[in-house]
Amino acid sequence: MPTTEESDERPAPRRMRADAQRNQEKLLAAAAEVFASAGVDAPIRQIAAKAGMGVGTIYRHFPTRSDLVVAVFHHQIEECAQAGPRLLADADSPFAALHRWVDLFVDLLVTKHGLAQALQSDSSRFAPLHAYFLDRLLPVATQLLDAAAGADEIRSGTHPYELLRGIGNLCIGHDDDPRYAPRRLITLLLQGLRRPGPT
Amino acid sequence: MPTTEESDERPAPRRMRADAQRNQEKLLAAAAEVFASAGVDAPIRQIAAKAGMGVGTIYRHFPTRSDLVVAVFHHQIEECAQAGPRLLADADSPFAALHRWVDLFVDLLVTKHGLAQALQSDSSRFAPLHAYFLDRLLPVATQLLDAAAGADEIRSGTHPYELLRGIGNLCIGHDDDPRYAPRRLITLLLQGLRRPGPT
DNA sequence: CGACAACCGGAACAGTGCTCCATTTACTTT
DNA sequence: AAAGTAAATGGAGCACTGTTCCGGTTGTCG
Repeated sequence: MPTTEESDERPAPRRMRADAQRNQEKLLAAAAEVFASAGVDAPIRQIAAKAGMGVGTIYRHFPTRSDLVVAVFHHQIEECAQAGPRLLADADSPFAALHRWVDLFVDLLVTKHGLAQALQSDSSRFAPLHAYFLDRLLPVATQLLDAAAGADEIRSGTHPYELLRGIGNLCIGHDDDPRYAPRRLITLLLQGLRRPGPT
Repeated sequence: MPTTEESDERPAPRRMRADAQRNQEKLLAAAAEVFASAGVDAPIRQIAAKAGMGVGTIYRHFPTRSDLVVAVFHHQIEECAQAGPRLLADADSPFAALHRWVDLFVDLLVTKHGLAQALQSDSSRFAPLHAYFLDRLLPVATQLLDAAAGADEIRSGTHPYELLRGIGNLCIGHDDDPRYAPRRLITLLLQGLRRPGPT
C-alpha cells in the first residue's frame, strides 16, 4: 500500500490517470466561467472550446449537463448547507436565523447566474442537480422551520420543500429586469409565515 | 363603398385573403392543442404538421413564437383582465377582491400548461407575450392593490409588477411535482402583504 | 522498454429554429 | 369568362444545438 497518497476514500480499484485529473480541473474552471457569463444552458461546445478540449471529453467526465453543474456548484451549496445550524446557534431567535439563512440561499441563487433557472427548467433535465440540492438543503430548511415553529414564531404546517422551491422560483429572472427584486417578495413571504397575533 | 361587409375597422388597404383567414384559424386551433399537450416550447414543425401546413406559413402569420402564444391565449388573458374591476365591485372588501383575482390569475397560469414557464423563460424570447401580459394585467393589479391599500388592508408601497411576476414565478413547475402547490405559498404571500397590527 | 488500458478529440447523426423563393391560388379587371 | 396580378403557400436549406462513437494518443505498470 503506497503511502504517498492522501487519505481520501477511493472506491474505484484504480485512481484517475494524471492527465484525466488535470483535464477535469481545467474543465471545471472553464465551465464555472462559462456558466457565470452565459448561464447554465451555454452550449457544450463553448465550454469545450474554453477548456481546450473536445466535447467527448466533457461527456466522458460528466455524462449529463446536470452532473457538470452539480460539480461546479458543489462547494457553494455545501457552504450554504453548513451555515444553517451555525445561524440557528448564533441568531437571536429561530426566525431570525431562518431569515438570514434564506438570505444566504437567495445569494447562492442570485450570484450564480442561471442556477435558479436550472433548478426548475423543465425538471427532467437537471434532475441530479435537483436531487443533490434537496438532499443537502432540505434537512437544513426543515431544521430551521421546525425550530421557528417550536418557538411559536411561525405557523406550523409549512412544507419545507415547498418553501425552498418557492424561493427558488422567486429568484428566477432577477437579472434581466431591474424592476424585479426577489428579496422584497421573499421578505413578504416570510412575513406571511409568521403566526398571526394571538386571537 | 360596398355594404356587404361588417363594420370592423380595417386599417390595411386590403382585407386578408379568404384562404389565409381559414389557414390562420386552423393554425390557432392546432397550436392551442399542441401547446396544451406538449407545452409552449413544442417544435414548430409539430404544430405545422398538426395544422397540415408548412412552417413557412406559420412564420408568415406569426413571425415569432411569442406572437403565436399571445394569439392563442388572447381570449383567456382578456377575461382575466376584465374580471378585476368586476370583483372589486362585488367583493366584501378590496383585499378579498384582490385575493380572488389572484386566484383567477393563478388559474390562468396553471390551467394552460407552460404559460407560466413561457412568461419568464429566458425573457428574451417571448418578449411580446410578456409585453401583452403586462399591458393588459398590470393596470388591473395596480387598481386592486391601490384599493386595498386605500382601505388600509395591506401595507402600501408594494410594486404591482413585482407581485405579478412573483406570482407567475411561483406557478412554475406545479404540474411536474405533486409536492409543490403554488397556491399555498401565494396565500402566504398575500398574508405577508397585510398591514401588520397597528403599531 | 514495451504493452495495454485509459483517455482524448472531433467527425457524424439527429433534432431544433428560422429564411427564402419557386409555385400555387384567390381576387380584380377588362 | 378569361387573363393578369399580388398574396399566400410550403418545404428545401442553413445554422446551430445535444449526444454518440470510435480511431488514434498517452499515461502507467510489469
